[in-house]
Parts: sequence; structure tokens; C-alpha cells
Amino acid sequence: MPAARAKRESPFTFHVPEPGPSLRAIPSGMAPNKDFVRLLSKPQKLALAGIATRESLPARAVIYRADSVAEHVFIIERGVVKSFRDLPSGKRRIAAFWYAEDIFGLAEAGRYVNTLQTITPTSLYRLRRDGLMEMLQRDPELDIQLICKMAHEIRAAYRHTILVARRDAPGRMVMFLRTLMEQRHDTNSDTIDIPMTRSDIAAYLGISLEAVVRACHKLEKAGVVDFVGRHTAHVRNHAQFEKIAAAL
Amino acid sequence: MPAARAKRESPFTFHVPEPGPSLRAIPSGMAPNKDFVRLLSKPQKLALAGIATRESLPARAVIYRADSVAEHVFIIERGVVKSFRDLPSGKRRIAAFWYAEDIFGLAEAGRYVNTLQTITPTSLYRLRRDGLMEMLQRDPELDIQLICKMAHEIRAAYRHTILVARRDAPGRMVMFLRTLMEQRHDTNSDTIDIPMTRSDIAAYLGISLEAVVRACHKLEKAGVVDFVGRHTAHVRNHAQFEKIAAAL
DNA sequence: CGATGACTTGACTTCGCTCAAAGACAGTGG
DNA sequence: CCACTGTCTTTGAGCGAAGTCAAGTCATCG
Repeated sequence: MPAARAKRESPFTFHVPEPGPSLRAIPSGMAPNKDFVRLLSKPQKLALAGIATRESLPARAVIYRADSVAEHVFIIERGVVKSFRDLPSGKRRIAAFWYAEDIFGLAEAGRYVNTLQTITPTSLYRLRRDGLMEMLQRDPELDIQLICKMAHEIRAAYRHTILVARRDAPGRMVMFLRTLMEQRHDTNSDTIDIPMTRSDIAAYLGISLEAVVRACHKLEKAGVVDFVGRHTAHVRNHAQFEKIAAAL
Repeated sequence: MPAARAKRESPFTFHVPEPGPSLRAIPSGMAPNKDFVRLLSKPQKLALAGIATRESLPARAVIYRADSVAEHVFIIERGVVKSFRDLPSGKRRIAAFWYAEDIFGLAEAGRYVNTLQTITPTSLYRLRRDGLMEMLQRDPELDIQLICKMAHEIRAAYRHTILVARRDAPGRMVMFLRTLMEQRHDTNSDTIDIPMTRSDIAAYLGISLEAVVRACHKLEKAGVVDFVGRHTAHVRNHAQFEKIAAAL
């Protein structure tokens, strides 16, 4: 009974050892490798915790809507959320999925750019914008961490654009699965947990729901990836997997 | 003789009244409208000018290559540059075009993410990373300006992803022309200056060169946009133009 | 256990891609 | 000043991949 997934609880559930919000990113500066780094110091976390309220949300909860007044910024402690916009045509485009230790709340002219909604049960820190700004005025070190995190997001956005520009659905799917793998703690596992629905994946990849299903099917027939149930995949042929990811 | 374009000199040539580098963005915070704002104060510009060297480059000059060691950050004073990556397939994907008062030099683990190349003759400020970091340590106000600029870039990247995810070439073209219009000083002009080649546009839109040409042709036949020469367009039917832009 | 939403599969259409070849432009040197 | 040359652009024909529509299955939650 391989489809038995206990309760749709995601494995993106890092136990945060220290109290207070946590942020991670791959630094821009010189580094031996491309590993994630914890950005915030213990006192910074505590200071942020001081101005934050913590809340827990069930799956499918809307955190805020696009174009509503942006008064908060959020940092995820546990869970997965999606950031999307519904287009005039009725189509939905998911700009990003956010996981533990990510920050979100992007605004333009005082209003949120995207709608944010939980995918799994989520707990997060809610920070008032003005409170955060005050801290940023005082602690330049904190600003630099935030700049690092934002640089990380810009790079992720570039990759997403490259992904979406691909023409072949299986290729997009493989690139997407790769980004999911990077979220894992134990990187050398073949198992990929897929917390979001096929429909969410379609909205993120910029293809139709059916094309996602067919791409999965194709990858399975080619012996590259096994999909077991709706929320788990296993990489069978790593060489082929990487080859497809790099193809276009 | 409408095709007579004097010397390929772009109109993205803002006269910078004050000395030193300049940055602009649409702020995240509350604002009456979505207008660009000059981010740097006069003393900040002077301080940045103090640690910068200024250089002028002809068109088609490579500023730096992807994966080379990232030692500088650049701010454009005048001109247009493209930021791109060549994919294993030989295809090229342009991540962004940068104009006057933009900053670039994104790195990951000490190496540049994209290759940067000038499109028009360009003059820019070159800042050493360590020098800039030092300034950021001292002046939290400067950090906040930079954060604002980066937030702007993230929003632009989201829009680009939405653009690239569209299926119809004319729609992508119109969205692209719209972003070009936003670069202009006098916003209520119908004339759009297109400094880059069709091939660059194709690499940015994620479609083939031929598809770009056909999209332009189609828009012209539909009476929405006139293309005069290779580097100028006129919006003929604004209503239709906006409708196509918002379609998907 | 039943209902709702998520997923899968098939048939047909559409649109952009590829390949190929011809036309227009801009910068060069005579 | 002009012809030249390489690059950039335009146009055409045929192919393939993803979109859409429609029908049916599965699973998850109350």
C-alpha cells in the first residue's frame, strides 16, 4: 500500500532549534560551495521574535490577497505556501512556493503583489512592516542578511523564468522536481515529496494540468522517475534526470 | 523618411543632473501611485562616487561573463545592457534588460549568475563589492534603498515569468513593449524606442526570432502597433493594446 | 459512506518551432 | 561618396507538442 501517506503532513517540517524566526539563503559572496546558510544570529532572531506574532494555519488558508493593503511581512517556521495571481483570463499563475525559513510579503505602492495561501498546515511569524523597518534602520547587519535573502529570491525567479520558457513539459517537470529536492534536508535521497497538487504544479510550470499528468507519465515510462501516489516521487535514473534538466 | 534613425543612439539617455551613481525604483511602501522614485540622497551619491570608477563602453561590449569571479557591482548612468545565460542547447535566455539608474552584478557563491553585455554605448559606475559592503555596514539608510531596488527587481522578474508563460507571441510582444514604455521619461507618448535587436527580444520572450517577427507583423495588420524601422514602434490603438496585454 | 474535488485518459485543434532561402540594413574601407 | 560584407531581418512550408474539450476514475474529508 504505497499510497498510504499519513495525513498529508509535509516533510518540509524542520525542527527549529532556537526560538524566533529563521532565514536561510545561498550567499552571494565567495563560498566553497552552494550550500544554504542560516542568516540570522541568535540575538537577531530574538529581536525579531519580539516584534512578531506567531500563528498557525490549516491547509488552504488565505494569508493575504493580492492588491490588499500590505501591513505585514511573514517568515515561515513550518509548512508550505503558494504565492500566485489570478489573471484576467481566469488562469492562475503561481510565482513561487515558499517553505520553512523563507520570507514573503512583497508589496508595490503599499499593496501586496500576489495572493498567499497555505498548502500544508503552516506556522509563521507575522511582522508589522513599520516595526521591521525600524529594526532595519538600527541594525545594518540585519539589512545585509535581508539583501542576501532577496538576492537568493532573484536568482530563484530567474531560474523559474528559464523553466517556464522551456517548451517541453517533461523538461519543466524535471526542473521543478529538482527545486523540490533542494528543499530537502537529506539531499542524497532519491525520494521527493510533492506537497502541492497537480493543478498547482501546472500553474507554476505555466502548462495545463493535463500536460503535467502526461509529463509525469512520460518520465515514468522512460524509467527516469517513479510517481507513487500523488505526493511522492522517486528518482530512478539520476544521469537521465540531470540530462533532461539541463537539456534546454 | 521615417526610418531615418540618427546613429542608433538610444533615448534611454537621461541627463543625470547630480554627480555620482543614481538608482530608481517603485517603492514597496504606501504611495499615491506607482511612480518611480530616486532612491539615493546627494551625499549617498557622492559617497558611492568616491568608491566607484566610471567607464564608457561601446555597444556589444561584454562587461562580465557568467561564472566568472564576482568582484564588482555596476550602476548604469546611460545606455542599455542585457543580462543573459547561454543554455547547454545553445539557446540564449535573456533574464533582463537594464537601463539608466539600474544596478546589476548578481552573484551566487562568489560568481556571476549571468553574462552582461552592452546593447547601446553605455557609461557606468563600477563598484568593488567589498567597498560597497563596507558602506552598507555603516549606512543602514543605503541598505534600505538597496532593498527597495531589489524588491523592484523581484516584481519585474515575476512579471517576466508571467510574460514568458504566455502562449501567444503577440501577447508577449505587447507585454514587452509595455515594459519598454515604462522606461521612457515622457510616458504619454505613443512612440516606443526599441534599442535591442529582434534576436534579443526573442531570447527575452522565450520564443524564436521568427515568432517575434510574425508577432510584430500581426500586431501591425491588426492596427494595434506600427513598426517603423527596426528600432521604433508607435501604439495606434491603445484600447486594443491594453486589452491584448491583459488578455492572458 | 457518500459527495466533492483531484486526477487521468483520449481525440482534435492550434500555434510556435525548425529548416531554408531571400531581402534590408549599418559600418567599413577604398 | 559608394560599393561591400556581414549581420540582422523577413517570409514560406511542414512538423510536433501542448492546449482544449469531454468523459470517466480515484481519494479524501466530513
